[in-house]
Amino acid sequence: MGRPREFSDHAVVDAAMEVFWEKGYEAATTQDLCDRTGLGRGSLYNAFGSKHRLYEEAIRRYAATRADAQLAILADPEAGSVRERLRELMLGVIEADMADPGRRGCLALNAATEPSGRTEAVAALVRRQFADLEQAICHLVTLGQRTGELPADRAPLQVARTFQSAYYGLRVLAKVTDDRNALLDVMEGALAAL
Amino acid sequence: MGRPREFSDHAVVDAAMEVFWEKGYEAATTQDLCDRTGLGRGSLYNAFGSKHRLYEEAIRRYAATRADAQLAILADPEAGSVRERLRELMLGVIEADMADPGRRGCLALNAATEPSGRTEAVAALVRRQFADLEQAICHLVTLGQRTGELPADRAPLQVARTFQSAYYGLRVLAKVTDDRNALLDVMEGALAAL
DNA sequence: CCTTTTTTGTACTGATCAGTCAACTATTAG
DNA sequence: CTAATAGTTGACTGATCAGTACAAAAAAGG
Repeated sequence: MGRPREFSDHAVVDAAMEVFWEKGYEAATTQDLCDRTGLGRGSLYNAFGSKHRLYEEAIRRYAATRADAQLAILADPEAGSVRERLRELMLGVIEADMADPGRRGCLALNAATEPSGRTEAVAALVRRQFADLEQAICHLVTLGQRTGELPADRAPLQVARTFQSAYYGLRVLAKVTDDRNALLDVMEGALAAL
Repeated sequence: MGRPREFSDHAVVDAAMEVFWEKGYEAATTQDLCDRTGLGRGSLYNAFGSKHRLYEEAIRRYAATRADAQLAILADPEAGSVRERLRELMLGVIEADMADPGRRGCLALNAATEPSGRTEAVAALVRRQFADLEQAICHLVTLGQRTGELPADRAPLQVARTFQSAYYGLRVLAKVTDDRNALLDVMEGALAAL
């Protein structure tokens, strides 16, 4: 009982996620968060406690929406062969990153990199996202090796981890370069290395 | 003429570099910079103009010291075969990153990622460092292919770019993980993919 | 209706921010 | 020596920071 909230938690966290995604943790001000969520300070703090707790929620929300959508493509047999799915993963981020003038990149990667907001809680959230992607790629590599689509001469986990690293490196490069060919080279090279 | 400076520019920029490296651009305060450099606010601003200009100098300094040292190893024939040198590159950062409790990682990568200080000037400095590393790796791959140490069935630039991406991905992963084996897997996989 | 509970909006807090400024100091030129 | 130039110092600026206090408002139970 009591007065009901006038907002949807999801919508507010989505809006906060956008702010942190654009500006990073430290540079995002509580005023920015109020403006974008449409909430007053009182409501924001009543609901989320602190800027950092809202940051954690934003990272969770990123995992539950953007990151999970990528995992779904990787896990979907209708998305094509193993190579096709991994190509789709990289091609998707190349196009998305290049199309974004703000060069926001990947929120989890940003959170991993920014020293300021990186508490153990945040690091754990990021670690989980990294582990989920590693697992999804590893599962795909294992599948590919079993069906004969990929050579089976190396440990799937090692192959997956290297591919994942190339993926994150790709997103780092996309932060500062406009050279699509360079990013496509990374993709082609990573696929050729499977 | 006039009163001489009481400090060495290199030493001051080195100290500032440490601050930005530890905290990132936004979270580093001018007070931090004064404390670590030993300079008063007036001297700092007289010599460097603004926090952001000092940031640019710090990134240049990083390139001239840390990054160049890595390039030197890659370019040094006495450092071993192509594979050995590339292994040394990755092994070195794995050990360095794991040994650093602050998980500072690579300053250029941090600067690429942090939205806050990423002006076009900073992006250009980072781009140059990325390009220098790409070139050094590409040169090595070309060499390896010529001597027969590496298979010559793929374009050296593509191979180099993919390796470079795995390298930066490695540094991202090292920000949040303590799993040395995961990082070593990335390295072994990247070397196996050459 | 009144009480209880929760949310909301806003004014406010002390701290801290990047940057400035003027007085002072050290140096060289003449 | 004096004048000119450049560096240093620390107090100061107005703005902005994350977070709080509190009263008004909106709901439910009685």
